[in-house]
Amino acid sequence: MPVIMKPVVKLDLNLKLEKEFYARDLLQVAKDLLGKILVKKNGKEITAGKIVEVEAYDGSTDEAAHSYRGPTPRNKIMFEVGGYLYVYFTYGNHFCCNVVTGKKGKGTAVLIRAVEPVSGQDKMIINRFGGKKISGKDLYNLTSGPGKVCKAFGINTSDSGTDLTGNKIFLLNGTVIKKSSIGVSRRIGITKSTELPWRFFIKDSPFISRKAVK
DNA sequence: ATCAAGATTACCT
DNA sequence: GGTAATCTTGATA
Repeated sequence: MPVIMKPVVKLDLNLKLEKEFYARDLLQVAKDLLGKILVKKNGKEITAGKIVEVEAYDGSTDEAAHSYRGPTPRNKIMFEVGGYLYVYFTYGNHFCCNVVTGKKGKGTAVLIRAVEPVSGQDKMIINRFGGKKISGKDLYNLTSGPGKVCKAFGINTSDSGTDLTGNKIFLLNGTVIKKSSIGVSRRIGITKSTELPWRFFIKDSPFISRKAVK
């Protein structure tokens, strides 16, 4: 039985975001991603979550970006036109997924740091905790970090390069987030270019990875 | 061929 | 609040 009391939302697949959305400026896309619905389809199975926290990375000026030193086998998809998924593996355990943005050659992408589960919560619990019963407060621990999101959705490096206008992993138009409810801070977990205020999150969401950043 | 660092998480006090 | 775990990637030789 689902532990989560949230009603399963009926997803309208006609609201899929198109290429033009992604091909715009990095910071614009980053803020606009808040409230959008990340969807992964696996046959009949669907996992979906509302994006509540993101970070922007820009290889041209930002030393923390994987693209800062130019294309490599791992990051080359970041240099494509916006609308692809970039997934990398880190710390020996975790995958992180990013939305590539901008024009071809830019090397810009947005890290999806946290989502609010919308559909397929049971599958997320299986992926994250082996299907063990979870308590109510663990709901907020299901997808509240970039590694957690990938684990819950079953996203790994084999998904890197996925075309987000396709039918496997994509985004749907969701809630429009008022400018006044968007929080801004420095980015988490980096040691270079730490001064850039490029983390964006929905202020009152209990599903973000952290409240405050040092 | 070798090595250090890492866009994190879970678990401990 | 602090830190060990874990292994791929990219840089250097």
